[in-house]
Amino acid sequence: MNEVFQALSDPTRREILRLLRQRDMSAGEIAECFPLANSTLSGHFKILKHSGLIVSERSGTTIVYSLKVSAFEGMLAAVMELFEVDKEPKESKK
Amino acid sequence: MNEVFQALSDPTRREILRLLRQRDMSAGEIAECFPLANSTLSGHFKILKHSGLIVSERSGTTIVYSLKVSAFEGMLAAVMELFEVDKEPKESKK
DNA sequence: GTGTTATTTCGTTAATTGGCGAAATAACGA
DNA sequence: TCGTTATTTCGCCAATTAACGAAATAACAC
Repeated sequence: MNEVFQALSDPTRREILRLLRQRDMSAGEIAECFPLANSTLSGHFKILKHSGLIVSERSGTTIVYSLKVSAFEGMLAAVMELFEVDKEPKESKK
Repeated sequence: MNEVFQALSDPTRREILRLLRQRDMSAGEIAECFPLANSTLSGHFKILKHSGLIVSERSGTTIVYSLKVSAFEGMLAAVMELFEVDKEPKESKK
């Protein structure tokens, strides 16, 4: 889970996720959306993959990335656990 | 929102939030739960405060920290927006 | 095989981060 | 006022991070 929070801490990586939310995209397509070197984006893909938030599949000479929604569910659960969502009220206000 | 993701990216800070989920605590009480210098924890408090996830109130000579749940709601919404939660299905699987 | 395109890996660098101890600040009680 | 306690701020340092360009890899077409 640490890897997921880590992956989400960078704005560029969150934007990559936002792009993939709309449709699967190749590394090159994603790279065109940023003013960054391909190698830089590749590094971000690696981190996102390692966190489990995206998966890749080679299609000929291109590599297509896509969101892995199941990883998100775990993430959501962790965030909710972090706060008191789904717990009894705390009764501390005033 | 960037500050929130940034704040959540560190394990120590997430643990601080987890502690505060149970009850409000002073800086010293929180610090006792970690093998870190007080000054280090104070830095974490500062980041968490800046992100809006916690608030502080001085009580005599101690400073009491508490969770700010409303900030979490924004965070949750951002995470859900990041993924396709609450959107129509994507129709891409197989 | 050679060449082309798409992508990643490698090595470097500058900026950020998390840690520390020491000094500063704040509030209290004597 | 002078201590004492609680906490933060201030350098400082080591480790991590995000960026780059150049070189390496992979798949294809010829």
